Amino acid sequence: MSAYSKIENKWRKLWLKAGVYEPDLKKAKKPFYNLMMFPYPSAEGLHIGSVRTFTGVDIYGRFKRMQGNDVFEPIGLDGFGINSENFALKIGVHPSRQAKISEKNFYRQLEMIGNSFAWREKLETYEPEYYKWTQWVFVQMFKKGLAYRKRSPVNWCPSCRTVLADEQVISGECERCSAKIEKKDLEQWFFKITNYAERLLAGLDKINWTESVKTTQKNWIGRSEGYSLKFPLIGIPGEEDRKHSIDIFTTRPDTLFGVTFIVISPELAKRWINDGWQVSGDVKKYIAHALSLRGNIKRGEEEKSGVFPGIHAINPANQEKIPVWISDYVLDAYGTGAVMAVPAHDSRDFEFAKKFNLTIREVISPDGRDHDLRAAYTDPGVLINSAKFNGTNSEKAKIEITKFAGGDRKINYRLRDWLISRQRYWGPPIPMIFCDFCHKSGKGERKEMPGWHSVPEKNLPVKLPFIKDYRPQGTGESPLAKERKFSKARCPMCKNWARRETDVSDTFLDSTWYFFRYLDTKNKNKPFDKQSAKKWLPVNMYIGGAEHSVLHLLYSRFITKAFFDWKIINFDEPFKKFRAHGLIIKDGAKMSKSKGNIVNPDGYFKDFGADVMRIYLAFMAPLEQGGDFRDQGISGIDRFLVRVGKLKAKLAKTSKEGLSENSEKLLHKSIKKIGEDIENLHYNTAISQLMILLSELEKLASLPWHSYDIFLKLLAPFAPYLSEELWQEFSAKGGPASGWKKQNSIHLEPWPKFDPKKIKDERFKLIIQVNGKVRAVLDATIGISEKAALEMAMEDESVKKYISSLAGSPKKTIFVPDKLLNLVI
RNA sequence: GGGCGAGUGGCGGAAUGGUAUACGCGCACGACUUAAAAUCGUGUGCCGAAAGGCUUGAGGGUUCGAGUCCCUCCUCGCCCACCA
Repeated sequence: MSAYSKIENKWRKLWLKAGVYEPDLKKAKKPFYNLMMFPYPSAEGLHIGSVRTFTGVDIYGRFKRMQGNDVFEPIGLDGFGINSENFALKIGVHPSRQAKISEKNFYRQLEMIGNSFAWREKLETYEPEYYKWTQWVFVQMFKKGLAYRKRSPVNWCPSCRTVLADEQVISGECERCSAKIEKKDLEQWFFKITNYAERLLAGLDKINWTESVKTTQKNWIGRSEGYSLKFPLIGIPGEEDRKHSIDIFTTRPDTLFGVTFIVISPELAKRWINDGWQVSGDVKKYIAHALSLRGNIKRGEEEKSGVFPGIHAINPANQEKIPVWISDYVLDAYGTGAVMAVPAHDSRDFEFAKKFNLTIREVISPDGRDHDLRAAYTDPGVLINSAKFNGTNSEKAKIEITKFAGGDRKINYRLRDWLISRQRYWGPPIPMIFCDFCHKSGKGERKEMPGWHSVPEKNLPVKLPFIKDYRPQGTGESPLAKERKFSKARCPMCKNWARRETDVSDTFLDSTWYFFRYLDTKNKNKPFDKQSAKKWLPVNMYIGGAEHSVLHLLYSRFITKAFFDWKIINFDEPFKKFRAHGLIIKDGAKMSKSKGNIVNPDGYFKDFGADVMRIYLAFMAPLEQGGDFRDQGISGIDRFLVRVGKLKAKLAKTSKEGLSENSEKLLHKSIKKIGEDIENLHYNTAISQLMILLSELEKLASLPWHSYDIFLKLLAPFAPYLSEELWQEFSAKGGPASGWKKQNSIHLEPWPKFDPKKIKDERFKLIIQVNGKVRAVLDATIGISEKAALEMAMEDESVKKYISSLAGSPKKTIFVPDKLLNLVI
């Protein structure tokens, strides 16, 4: 037990009872939404890294509150999802039960760390009153044509036995369990995030976010300006009537005369076959083999493979007949699933051509001459072997050749639609019903999807039933599919018996909109109140992990833009300011249960108290910087707070005493620096300044009241408990704790202001350099002239010595007012 | 392979182009103590007895002056990766 546990318990209760941290969501005058990414309640509880982030966010929020803002700092749990379910499976406790256990532990820890949370507005994504509205979001997406079903090759995790979004596949592996991802052909629900590609990109310019996160999003959206070209096809048996040509996307139409073959993806080939294209057994074998390997490739290591099915295309530039190959190095999901191959100027095509002995024709040359190419030449140059374009600059040739070949400009995105379905148990059931009768008669809520109906709003939520065997099936269906009672439903349109969708939605749908719900957690009629959203959103400050750059942060921006389009909000970016916190590692590795290096904060908080730990974690490094966790310096912070506690013994007898000019100057400089440092999330230097100020105040024989008052307020965001305790003792407003009111809290006091006049120096240290090296530091008056400074310098013994040793007189002097004088000899 | 970021004492780290190493840890010595802990004080980049010299991953450049700006390279971290 730390010496502070008694006062911590006392204030925690008093704050909660008085609602010190509960802004009036309807009437607040200066709303400030201070948000941190809500945690998913893992079984291990919070680890020291998340505690550092949470207390770091809170220091900022407390500072903003003292600056007179109505700060809203909500908290909740992102408890639905595969991760929580996997843990439940492992220990054999039902996820709904485990959720309650984790919830208790998390809230205990979150109370312990001393954050100014608005507890009344807490939420959990697995509670029906929350996921009712997650389902509502899905229904709206369907109604507005942004949710659709499609059969396509999707990422399948064989270990989690579910499909995953592209964003959840890391280098061909499952983000959660690192199993190799397979491709499965399944019909699934998708959200049309690609409709928003351009706006998601453009919106980045108007928000204040960590630059690296913006770059990551930009790269993920992957806008590429290029050209689309048509290659006439010849020789597809049975397909002459329909497949006259093939479209390709390229950024290098300048190399068109160097196209010596075409390559299509195995997926595209398969679609052609499904449409009636006749191919040999070998070709079919290759396609099947390539598709089974998809997602299971070791990047960059494997040799190129492919097969020639015997068909040809015509190069539109020179009318040459070129072969069409099938190879797995062509991605189906990017561009058109087909590429024009220019082996001379693309390293992948080069490799392929070498392997299968295909023609390599150089058409771009750095010097206008022909070369014996050992590798692809990918830089710009001058065109050769390109008929009338010979001698043209390759950049200039792009648009000219495109015109010549009858192509067009085309913009392509890497971003793909968001796969929402999960064949798992622990999530919100997708609120859709499929009716065979409507399907047969071509009826449905949306013309293009006959048979599909959304669950009427009055019937939401579609409650997740309690089922004993919630294990994932591996059949491409959720375990809910086995529950007849659940899957049977009446068609909302024709009232006949119909089938309920049994997949659940991706966890990331739960977290796309939680910051809206915080504003109105008790609302039974709407997902959130429009007026509150207008008042509080967009979020003023959002802090979280950079690992969500292309997941949560991108999805939330997408949903917000959709809400904007549906006119339920009046802004289209959810987070005005976002800062990514640094990652705290342990012994050089990310903290994880499998590595056994998770640092549990409980013991530290118990031994040292919340204030000491908050300051220790904030003092380690700037919030945006990570690092290896060590507990080396905690004793230093402990000492610091003990010294703070002793300060009151020095308090002056009356309030009349003041500080000396120098101490007053340091006090005001500290107010300025600490405020600026907190604003920049540089808590480490703010704390360092508090330490410097404390040392100064300790030296005084008698401590003036106003300086003590200011010191406690500057300390308050960092050490909320101790500062409150000391301030109540000190403040005349205080009175006994039993009659304590919200208004008495130091945390609602105004942040101290500095007087710019008081921080002005009259004297400064004039640095004298000789040839750029410091040779003297002289005490001088602010505003000293260059001439006077030079005179002072020339009288200085050590300066004289250096000048005479260099046997010269200053040729030139550089004078930086109130800073330095450099004598150049 | 591509993108982003970072390399400063024994350690965490500090420095609007202007005294590099603030603040804290650790360490050493001293005071207090019978003793220890705690506390307080002093010192603490490296070489050197000193004078002085050297020092921000390596090398070059710009500048009167570079940890900071530019170029090349090395190392580490994170993200992405056959994206045409």
